[in-house]
Amino acid sequence: MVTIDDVARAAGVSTSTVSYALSGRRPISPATRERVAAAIAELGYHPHAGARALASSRSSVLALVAPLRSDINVPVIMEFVTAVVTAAREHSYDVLLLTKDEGTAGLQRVAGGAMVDALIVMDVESDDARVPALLKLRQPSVLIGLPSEPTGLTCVDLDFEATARACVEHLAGRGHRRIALVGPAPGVYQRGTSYANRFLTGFTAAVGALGADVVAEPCDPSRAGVRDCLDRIGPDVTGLVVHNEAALMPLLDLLRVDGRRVPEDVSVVAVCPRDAVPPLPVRLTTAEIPAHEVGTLAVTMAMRLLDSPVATPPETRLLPPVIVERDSVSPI
Amino acid sequence: MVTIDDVARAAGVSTSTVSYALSGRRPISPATRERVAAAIAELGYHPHAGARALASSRSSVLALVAPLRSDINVPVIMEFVTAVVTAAREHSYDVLLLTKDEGTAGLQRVAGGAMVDALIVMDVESDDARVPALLKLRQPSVLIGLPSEPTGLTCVDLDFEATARACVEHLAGRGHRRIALVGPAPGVYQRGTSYANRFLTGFTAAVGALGADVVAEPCDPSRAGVRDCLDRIGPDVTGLVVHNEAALMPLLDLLRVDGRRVPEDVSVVAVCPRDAVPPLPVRLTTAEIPAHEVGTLAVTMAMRLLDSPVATPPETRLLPPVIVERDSVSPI
DNA sequence: TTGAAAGCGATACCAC
DNA sequence: GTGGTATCGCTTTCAA
Repeated sequence: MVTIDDVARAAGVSTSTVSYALSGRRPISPATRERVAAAIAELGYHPHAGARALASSRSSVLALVAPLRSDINVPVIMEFVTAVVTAAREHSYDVLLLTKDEGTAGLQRVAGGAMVDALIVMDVESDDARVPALLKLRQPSVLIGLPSEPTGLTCVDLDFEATARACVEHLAGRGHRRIALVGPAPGVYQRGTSYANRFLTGFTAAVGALGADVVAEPCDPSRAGVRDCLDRIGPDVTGLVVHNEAALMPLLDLLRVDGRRVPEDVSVVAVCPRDAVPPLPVRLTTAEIPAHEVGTLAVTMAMRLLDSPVATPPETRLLPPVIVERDSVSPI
Repeated sequence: MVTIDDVARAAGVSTSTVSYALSGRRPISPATRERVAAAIAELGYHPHAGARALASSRSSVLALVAPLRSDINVPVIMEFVTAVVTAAREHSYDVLLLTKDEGTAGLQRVAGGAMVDALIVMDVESDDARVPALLKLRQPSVLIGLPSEPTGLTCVDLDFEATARACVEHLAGRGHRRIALVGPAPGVYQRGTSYANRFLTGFTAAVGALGADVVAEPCDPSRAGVRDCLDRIGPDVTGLVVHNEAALMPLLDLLRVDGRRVPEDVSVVAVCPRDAVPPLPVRLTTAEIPAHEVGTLAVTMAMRLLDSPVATPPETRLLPPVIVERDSVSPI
């Protein structure tokens, strides 16, 4: 292996000079800088990450905890992951991928072993066992999601409550009064998944403000599950808010089978990321899930926590909803 | 930070004893082992990963290079990633996630810096620029896919050529003679993506063996793209092999619109992983993409390369096709 | 079965 | 603007 000493020798300088030439943490004369750069290129030198981490107590690695096997939206997860990895690389960080399955132990392992400088945690539940564990770590963390007790933690997410409200108001503004929510799979609620509950809260409040009955049903995304969900909702709604991407396809198909046209008989607003709108016959009006923005922002916030010489005050950022009007909503 | 010396002191033994108690690389008396374990638990000791990597020249990290933004099947990628991360953890390895975008430079960075002990590379192209780079690394690598020149590299994948043959034979065995391939998006072929070409090769050979005309069209998975693809294929095929999961939904819908029933008028075999079969009205007969097995196997092979004291001969494993019969194929 | 001590390859402090 | 070197926390050889 080529070491920093090899480079120093080849360039005719000391190891510290090579180190400083690399980090830029002290001035180096152009001539020296150039000789060092040449030696590095010639020898194909790559600093040893472990040695660097040991000496500097910084690993330049971010942990990303993702729900890798679950009933929640796969494309959305991929978009988060992509955004985080890409943004991290722009800050010269690498990403260590952990599964949610590892739970608290995984966080402690990678943080305790100083493998990572900061953690980004997706799919946070309202009352998440990992939250107290994160607060005890030496490394800062950023949550994608919003636990019920976020004190002391930095969080970022779409404002799902406002998003639900925006969906309802979009329909209400076009005359709809009988509006139902087709929610995520039952398991998502049972786990206390933060975003599902926040969406439901916003939906309930918005429909209540309209003085209408609140109809909200979880929905298993199988064809049978969607059939069942539609039956529970009943035949007389005119507006459907669908917070379940996987259910969209069977849902639209079953509406067709039932002879209910979209948007003539039923208007539909779907919650899903721009890039994952299913290629259905009707172009869906959606509330966007800005997964890319959220992921990028999570990295930015993590970098701020790492940069700040003193403790940065924890902050929660909820992105405002964006409704993209397409063809699945019509006035009543 | 709690160090190994703290643990040694607390347990009243030497640091080397703690190290060996941890690694099990030399016999330790039960009494000592216990005192060490107690001290570790009490102090909450986690070995410093960087220090360990520096001293042992092993990082216990695997690099996984995934195509994070692409036109290829997102659920399949997720299934690979999940399988790799899960299998890696079972061998006490962590996973560093790289994007394909980083190309050769990314490989050299993480390998040169000794961040990882081995690399697993997904989405290999037939003539992949990364292949020569991988051969030059000190760390072993496993490809998921099959480059045209795999000499010296360990590869694992579904046998796409045999899979295409199996699809065609499945249809031919039920009397179909006019069989067409709905392939991946044009870009996938243009990139020279290995699996797409191998599938096409197998398809062409199998249809040729039947003495029938070979009809194979790439397919953009938008609704318009699928429409276009169907038009190019023409109206008189009775069997469709669909190697494009995203296109399935619009495809089935357009067939319905055209009044062509599945499977009465057209039989369909789809290539897709078991867990990602779309919830369509017709339960699709599929050729499985065993993403989980392939991912797990990739890790196993990487471990074998790491374990073997001498160079293990490179090996290519192609998993045999499995057709799962459901309701989208009927005899003619 | 255990201990002492020499590295591993960087960083960053202290000098000049 | 540059050099020397103690130090980071662990593994592993050598010795007992």
